[in-house]
Amino acid sequence: MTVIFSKKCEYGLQAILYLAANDNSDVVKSEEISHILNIPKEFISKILQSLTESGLVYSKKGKSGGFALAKAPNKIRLIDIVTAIDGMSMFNNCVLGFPHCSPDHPCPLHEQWGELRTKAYNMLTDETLDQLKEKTLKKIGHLKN
Amino acid sequence: MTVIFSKKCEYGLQAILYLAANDNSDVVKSEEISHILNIPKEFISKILQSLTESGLVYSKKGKSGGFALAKAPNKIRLIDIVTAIDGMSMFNNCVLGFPHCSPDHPCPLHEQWGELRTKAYNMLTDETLDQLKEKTLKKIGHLKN
DNA sequence: CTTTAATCAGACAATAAAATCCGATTATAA
DNA sequence: TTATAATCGGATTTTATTGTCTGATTAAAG
Ligand code: SF4
Ligand code: SF4
Repeated sequence: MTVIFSKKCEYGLQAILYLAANDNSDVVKSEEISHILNIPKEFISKILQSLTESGLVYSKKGKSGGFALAKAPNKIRLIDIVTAIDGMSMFNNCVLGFPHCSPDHPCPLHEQWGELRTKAYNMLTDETLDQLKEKTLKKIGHLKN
Repeated sequence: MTVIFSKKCEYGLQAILYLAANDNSDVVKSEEISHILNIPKEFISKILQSLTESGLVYSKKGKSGGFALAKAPNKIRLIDIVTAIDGMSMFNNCVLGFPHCSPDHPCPLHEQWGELRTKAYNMLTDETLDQLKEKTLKKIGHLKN
């Protein structure tokens, strides 16, 4: 079971955070991302390709090619990646899987879930990538070991 | 993508809520649950079978057989169903899929996610099935239409 | 200009989740 | 006692997700 996001999305988020943390360097090759984050090389490559189409990532071909953010880190939020990969369905659908969700026909968890959904959205929206950089570096430092 | 729970788990939760709402009647046959909740008959049957093994559901074989709660509705909480079907991994794992989660090596969303996780747990734990009955009946009433 | 090292693109394979099918079994009711 | 209607249990199919392979393409560097 996934926690909330698909593996694709989790990997995408991790990779984007890594790119933001390496903002100084030109481009990062997929092999490096694969190695550090423990993601199959071809898989993360594929995911970053799709994020390139979405305009979030810049990719450079040929020797000394790789990936980088397409925009300034203060212009990107985690929600952008989620939207591009998993879409917004988790913010519209019911935790219990009931159809026709609306305040008129609330399910037994309506209130609690509505609040959680909003907070989850804020969690992904409040900060931009540059604001997350410090914390990302700390976490990634421990992964290397 | 699933919101949080697998389809199996969503269906299980819905069915359990339905059984609790029909607490008066003896047993409910899988065909009825299937029809009302729009779940493949054989699928919900299988799920309720597994919940029977877990001791949450009582099943009666033969003609006029069906399913019912194995315990009093005030002894069952939604978390019990989640635990039985999806397990507790969502309450231990990282939203971002990072390994080795611990407060010492927090990921960038540590604080927010930790809070959400707790609230999600409470949402499934605070109320027992009998306390949810009223709201369930209201929701199911609208499904029938 | 040629070699090389990388992405790109898209087909392909493996695994997991969701749904279906069916024969065996069981218990009720006629 | 017999026919019936339901679950049980397991095999099977289908579909979605995850992961892998490979050849073409691209751009830098010698
Ligand atoms: S209103 Fe109720 S049914 Fe709809 S998503 Fe919220 S909790 Fe689920
Ligand atoms: S501590 Fe950080 S890494 Fe671990 S689950 Fe919480 S948010 Fe994720």
